[in-house]
Formats: sequence, structure tokens, C-alpha cells
Amino acid sequence: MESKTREITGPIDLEATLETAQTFCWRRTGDEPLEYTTVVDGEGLRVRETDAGVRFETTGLPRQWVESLLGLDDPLDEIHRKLEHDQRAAEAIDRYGGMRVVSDPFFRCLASFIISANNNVDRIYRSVQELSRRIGTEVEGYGHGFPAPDDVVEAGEERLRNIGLGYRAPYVVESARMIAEDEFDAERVQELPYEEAHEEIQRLHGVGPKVGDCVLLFSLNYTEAVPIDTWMQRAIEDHYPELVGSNYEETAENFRRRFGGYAGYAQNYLFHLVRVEEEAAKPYPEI
DNA sequence: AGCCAGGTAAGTC
DNA sequence: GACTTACATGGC
Repeated sequence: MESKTREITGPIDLEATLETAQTFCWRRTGDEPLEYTTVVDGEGLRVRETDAGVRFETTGLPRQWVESLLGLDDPLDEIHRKLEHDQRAAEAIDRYGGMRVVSDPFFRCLASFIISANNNVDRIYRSVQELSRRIGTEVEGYGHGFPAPDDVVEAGEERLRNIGLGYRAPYVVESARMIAEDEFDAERVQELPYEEAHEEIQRLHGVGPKVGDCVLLFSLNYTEAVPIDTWMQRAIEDHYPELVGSNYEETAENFRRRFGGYAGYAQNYLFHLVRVEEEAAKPYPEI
């Protein structure tokens, strides 16, 4: 079946958006032009960067869903205006202005960030891709989608351990079970104000304050959520010492007060900035 | 060999 | 509540 390509206009930096540990379910399938492929809800999606925005082809995803997945439905100009008063945020916007904040499907986002705990980005990618390849369903020409909660429950803890999730395997299975058995409803969480949603999301196994903030920011559209991992903690200590609180919640709240309702975007820019700087500062590996 | 990686759960006090 | 520790796995 031939699917026609359609276009969405609006500035977007696909590499900065899809390869900076917001989402782990896209594969880069082309370099010039940049092209990424994923499967969502049983439908294939391929996206290419253009001068004006992106061109995409899909087996059946609505256009609006594609926009949402890539974060193209957030008012980027307004967000930039609200963050530019800050020197480092302005610098990051200048360099990575087309970086969006994604709205990933709930369960794959949740599972990815449960797996992210005390882990590194490369291995998170590998684990998520392996989960898809081994348990997820393939869409011809687009690869495998991330498995649904009941597929993960059926696969079970041992299978997930064999895939390499280690001690996080039972967390992923238990959270999947809660969702599959309607003990947890993401859509209902989404109706709550941020503070309540942040408490609620932590009912899931393997979800603490940081992973919870990632899911709220990268899936449930809470642009004020500020995930503080080891990188962000260091960045805040180095560049915003006055915002350091005595615990996670306090630091996050200070950061939120400083940057406002789009604090999550500020977090994302700073996270990317410090990681790029760290990469650049790495000594040339000795032989 | 030992430390670190987008932390959390379970156990103490 | 605040503080400590174990935790799978792989790269360096």
C-alpha cells in the first residue's frame, strides 16, 4: 500500500528532538535529509526534515497525532520569549532553537524511563529497541512497535531479564499490570493539576519523583515538570546555586518558580547544553 | 578493579 | 520524614 507524504511547517530540529533522551522509540533511518522512523499504536510513521519543517508518511496516523508526537503543537515562539531572559537558556535557544519537547505515547515513555533509572542513555536505547524487536509487533517497512502493557505482562519478568533489563524487569512488568488491569489510568492523571499528577504517577512501580517528572513532561504534556537527574543536579549546582534546595521537590519547585509554566522546556535546553559541553570536554581517548 | 550511568524500593532510625 | 543500601548490566 502506497502512502502519500504530507508536510507540517514549523521550525524543528529533528536530531535534537529525537536523539536527546526524551524518547527512545525512534530509529534514524536516513542522514541527508535526516529521517526517523517509529511505530505508534500499530501504525508506521516516517519523518524527514525539510527547510520548512517536516515531511511525513504514515500507514494511518492522523496528522494531529504526528504533530503532537514531535512537539510541534507547542507555541515555540512564545516559549522562547518566556525563557530568553535567562542567559544560559538564551544561549541554548540560540544553538538548539528547533529542539522540541515530545509527547510520547504513555506506556512506552513510562517503560523507557523506568528502565532509565541508574542507567546510561546508550543502554536505555538498546533495551527499549530490544523490547520492541522481541515482544512488539512489526509493521511492514517500519520496524517493530513498542509492546502494549498486556504484551509485557504476558512476556513476564524472566523474559524481560533475558532481554537485559536487569533488576528493573519486575518494575516494568508490575507497572504494565497496573495499567492492563485498570488500576492506573493515565488519562485521568492528565486531568489533575501538576502537583497531584506528580504524586499520582508515583503509584506506579519503579516511578519516583524524577522518572515521574519525565513521564509528565515527555508524555502527559506537563510543560512545568522539571526532571532533575544527575546531570541537571550538577548543572543547577554549577550555574544556578541559588536554586539548590534541600531535596528533589524543593530544587524542582525553585527551578519552576524561576522559569514558570515552561520550566520543562528550560530543563530540556539546559540538559542538552550541559551534555553537549561534557561531550566536547571529553579527552581524546588514549590507545 | 572499581566507578558511573536521565534513581528507586526497602530497610532503618 | 530524612538517611542508607542494594540493585543488573555494560562501558571505560
